[in-house]
Amino acid sequence: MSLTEAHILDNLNDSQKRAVTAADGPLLVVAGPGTGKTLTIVRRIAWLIHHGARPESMFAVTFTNRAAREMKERTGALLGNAASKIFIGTFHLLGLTIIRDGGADGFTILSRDEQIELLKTLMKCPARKAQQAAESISRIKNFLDDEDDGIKEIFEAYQSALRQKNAFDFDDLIRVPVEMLARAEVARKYRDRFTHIIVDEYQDINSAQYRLLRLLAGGTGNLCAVGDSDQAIYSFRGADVGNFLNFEKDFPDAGRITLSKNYRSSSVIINAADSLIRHNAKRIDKELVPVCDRGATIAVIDLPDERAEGEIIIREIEERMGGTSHYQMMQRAGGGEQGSGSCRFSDFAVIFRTNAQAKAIEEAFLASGIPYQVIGRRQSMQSKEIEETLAYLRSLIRPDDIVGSGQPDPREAKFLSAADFFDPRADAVTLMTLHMAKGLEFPVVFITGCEGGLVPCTIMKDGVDMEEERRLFYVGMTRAKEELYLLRARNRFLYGQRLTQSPSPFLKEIPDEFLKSTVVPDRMKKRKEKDSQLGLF
DNA sequence: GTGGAGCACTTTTTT
DNA sequence: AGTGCTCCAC
Repeated sequence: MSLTEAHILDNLNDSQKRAVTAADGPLLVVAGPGTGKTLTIVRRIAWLIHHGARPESMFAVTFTNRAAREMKERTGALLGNAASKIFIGTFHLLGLTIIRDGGADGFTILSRDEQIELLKTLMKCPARKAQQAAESISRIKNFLDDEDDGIKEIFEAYQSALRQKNAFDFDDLIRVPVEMLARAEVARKYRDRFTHIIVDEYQDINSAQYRLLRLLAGGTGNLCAVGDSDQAIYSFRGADVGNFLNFEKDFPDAGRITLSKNYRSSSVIINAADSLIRHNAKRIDKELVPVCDRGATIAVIDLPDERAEGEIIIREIEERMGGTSHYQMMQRAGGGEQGSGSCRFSDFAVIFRTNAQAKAIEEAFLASGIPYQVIGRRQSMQSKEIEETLAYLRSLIRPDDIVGSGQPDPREAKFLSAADFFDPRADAVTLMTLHMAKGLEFPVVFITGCEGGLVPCTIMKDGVDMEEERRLFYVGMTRAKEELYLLRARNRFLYGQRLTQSPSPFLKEIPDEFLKSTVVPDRMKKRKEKDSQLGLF
C-alpha cells in the first residue's frame, strides 16, 4: 500500500489527528457541526488498515443511504480497492447482511406501504387504523414499547402473515439480528469477524440499534461512536440521546475526543448558535471554535405574514443574483451555468419547521420564476412527479449501483427514499424542513417561521421537548456558511386558522451583538389607502 | 366500480 | 383551508 502515515494525517488538525490515531478500545468522538466528522472517520479507517486491521474485519454504519454513499465514496477515493472490502452501509443493510448470512433465503422485504396494506387486510379496517397499528408494531419491534393487550392479537396475526409470505419488514432487519446474536455462538462468530466498529450519528440510535451494537462490540469493545448530542433530533421516532450521553458509563474505559474547530460557518453564526445551544442541559459540553472570519450579522426580520416572508426571500436572492432580468437573459442566451457573480441558486436554502409552511414559500418562488426544489415529504405540486420518478428509478436501478459491489441484491432498491434523489448539483434553491437539512450546508440560509408555536413547535401538542426543539433550531442555524436570515411573521395562516404569532423564544437566547433586527410594517390595504386619499378632499 | 358528499385530520421521518 | 379518505348510492 502506497499510503503513508503522513498522507493519512495530512491536513488534519490536532483533535482530528488524535481521533484518527486513537488506540483500540471504545472511543467517543464528539463532532460538532462542520468539524470534519466524515473526513475524520474516513482517515481513521485508513489508519486502522495501515496499522494491520483487515478491511473485512471492520464496518461503519450510518442511518441514511446518503451518508453511507458519501462515506463509501470518500473511503474509496483514499483506499482504492481495499475500500470495497469494508462494510460501509446503513444499519438496515448491516442487519440484512447478517440475516442472509445466517442462512435465510428467498425472503422479501415489505415496504411501509405494503406493511399497511397487509394490516388493512388483516384487521379489515381503514388505512388510518392500520397505520396506527403499524406504528405500534414498529415501536414494539424496536424495543421501545412492550407488547400490551391492545395490540397483542394484531401483532401475532401480522407476524404469522409475514412468516407465511416469507417476508420481513424494515424493523425486522434490526430486530432479527438482535435475536440471532442472543445465541452465544452466533455472537462469538460476529465478534470474531468484526473487530472494529464505527458508528456515525450515534446520538440518533434507538433501542434496537443500541442492542445490536452492544452485541457486536461485546468482544474487543473497539467501538468508535461519532456524533453530537446537540444534533439529536429524532427522538419522536425512538432515537435516544441517552445512549450518546451514557457512552462513557456503558464503556468505562472509553476515550473521548472532541472536534471543536468549525470550518463551515462565519464566527457570528457559530457564536450565535453556540450561545443558543448552551441553554440545553442534556448535552455533552463542548467548545465550538470558528475558524472562519466574523462574517455578516444575522438578519432577524419581523414580517406581516407568511406571504411577505416568501417575498423577502425572493428579493434577497434576486439582489444577490443581480436581479431576475439578468437571470432570465442568461437563460435565454443559453448560458445556463451561473450568473456573472459567484452566486448560484443552489447557494440558497429555505428551511422551515413544518411542511405546511412550504406552500406560501413555493408560491413566491413560482411567481418569481426562480428555480427551486422541495426535498423530503409528499409535497404539494411535485409529489406525484417525485413518486412516479421514484417508482421508475427503483425499477431501473441495479442495487449493486447503490451499495457498491460488496452486497448486490435487488431488494436493496426498497431502501431508497425521495431524499436520495435530491440533487445537490441542480442549480435551484432548496426548500426543506429543519429535519431534512441536517448534514447539509449552504452559503445563505433562510429559516422561516421563527415564531412561538412553530419554533418550538407547540401548535399541535403541548409537553413538547424544548431541548429537542432547540437542537432543531441549532441544526438549522449551523447549516449556514456565510449568511443567516431568521424570519418571523406576526400573522400566519396555518391549518385553517389565522394566528397572531409572537417571536420565537429562542431568538432571545441569542446575544444581540450577533443580530440585526428589522421590522417590515403591515402592508397598507389598497382600499384604506384610497379612502384616506379621498378623505383629504 | 365510481362519483360525490361528508368527515376527520393536520410536526418532524429513515430504512 | 385543503386534502385525503370512507362510505354510501347508483
